[in-house]
Amino acid sequence: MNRAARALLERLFPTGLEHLRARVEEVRLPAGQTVFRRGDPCRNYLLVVQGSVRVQVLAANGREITLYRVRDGQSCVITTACLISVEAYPAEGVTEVETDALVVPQPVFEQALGSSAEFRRFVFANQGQRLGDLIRRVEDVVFGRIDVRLARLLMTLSEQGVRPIATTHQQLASELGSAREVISRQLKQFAGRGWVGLGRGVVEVKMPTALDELARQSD
Amino acid sequence: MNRAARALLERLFPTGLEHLRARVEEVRLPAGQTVFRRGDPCRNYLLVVQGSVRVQVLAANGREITLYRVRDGQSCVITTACLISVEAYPAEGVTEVETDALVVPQPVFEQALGSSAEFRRFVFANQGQRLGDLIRRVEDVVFGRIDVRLARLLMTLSEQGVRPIATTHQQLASELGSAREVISRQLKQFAGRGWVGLGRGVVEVKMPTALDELARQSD
DNA sequence: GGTTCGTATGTGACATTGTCACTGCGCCTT
DNA sequence: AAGGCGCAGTGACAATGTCACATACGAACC
Repeated sequence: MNRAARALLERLFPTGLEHLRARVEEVRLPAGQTVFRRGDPCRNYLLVVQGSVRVQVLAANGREITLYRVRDGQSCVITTACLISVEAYPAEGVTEVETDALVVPQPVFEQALGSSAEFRRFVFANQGQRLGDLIRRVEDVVFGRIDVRLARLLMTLSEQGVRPIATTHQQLASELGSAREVISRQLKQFAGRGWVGLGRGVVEVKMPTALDELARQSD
Repeated sequence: MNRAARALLERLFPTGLEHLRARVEEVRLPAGQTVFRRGDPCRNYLLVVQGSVRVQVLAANGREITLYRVRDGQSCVITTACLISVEAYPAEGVTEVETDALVVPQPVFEQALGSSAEFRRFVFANQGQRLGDLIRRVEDVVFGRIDVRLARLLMTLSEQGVRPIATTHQQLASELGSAREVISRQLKQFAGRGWVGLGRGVVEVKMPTALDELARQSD
């Protein structure tokens, strides 16, 4: 078990709850692995130590939308909530990169909830954040313009990752819950204004200021 | 304090936690009262004893969408989550009818969480349900056709309420996150097929079978 | 160097939904 | 009876999504 995992364990199962630590398993998941499927029942509480799980909803016709991501040190709330309310997963989770996670069995989860204030705080903090994420996502999708949303996405990607951005139009569309053709056209428009450069599987942000200005139009 | 409120209190603060009950306040809110606003910080945990709180998001241009409702015996999850993760409310809540609620101060909430398994189960069950609701709402909004969504809404309203349904086109639009004109046209189409009858502030479902068939088209 | 194949992207025509700017109607108040 | 106000109807147009293709690129393999 690596250092990050140990640190997380020690934080969530502090002195007095050491005996629970032993019942937590560590797993290493390869990239692209489905962690849970829509309709599955939940049996374990999942904690991402290091990596990223994309939580998404798929439509029958192939369209999809990313709801949020679970990253280093976060827990997958869906799991949390379903564990107790006995609902099945309403979405699916897929690892985006190789991911280390802690698997907490349901009884251990319940016990920890009852005995560790720190654990409770952690679980709830995650819940709150997700709920906020989801509500913002609804807002965005219902009221937001696609050009603004795309600009925002490009800014986020270019800030946090390698430049130029390595992504296909389809991936951008899936992220936003839109269609590839729509994204292609928007990108072409951006490119026409010199805001981005386009290549096969690549988008390069050339004028971040312009994109950012568009991205800020939230009204 | 009425019977329903007492019963709820006794369930959530069982033997051993009687002392916490005294610190829970009961309030009666008139219909149309704003319970919390977007951006407000959360200070209390809110439990609806009897009534209904609509949780919604408003857009700058006047459009709005209902996220979910908190009804008898349910708690307002947003409150829950924000209480601990210290986020502000990402949406707003408005009573739809006169509503009795229990107000649990933050410290009492935390204490109860630590000491009552029943209370935890209640809180989490609510969380899970809401999260599921929200995810389904995203799915619906992103992938669903407006005629299907409207048909579904009409069926729900006609099943649970008085017939004919007393509502304006604007209210239906707000429920679905759409625009009044769109709803008006759809309703006219439904009326043209004899599925519904229209009046000022009134929609009457005439052929539930036909509507239901449309409503079932989830793809 | 070419060929081939899978994937990514481009494009036009059309359908659906949202926006805007009005009109007209019904009901209540004065 | 005359306004006034909220509700509903409508046409033109804009934005987004859908469908059916056409093309283009790059890797792998002769």
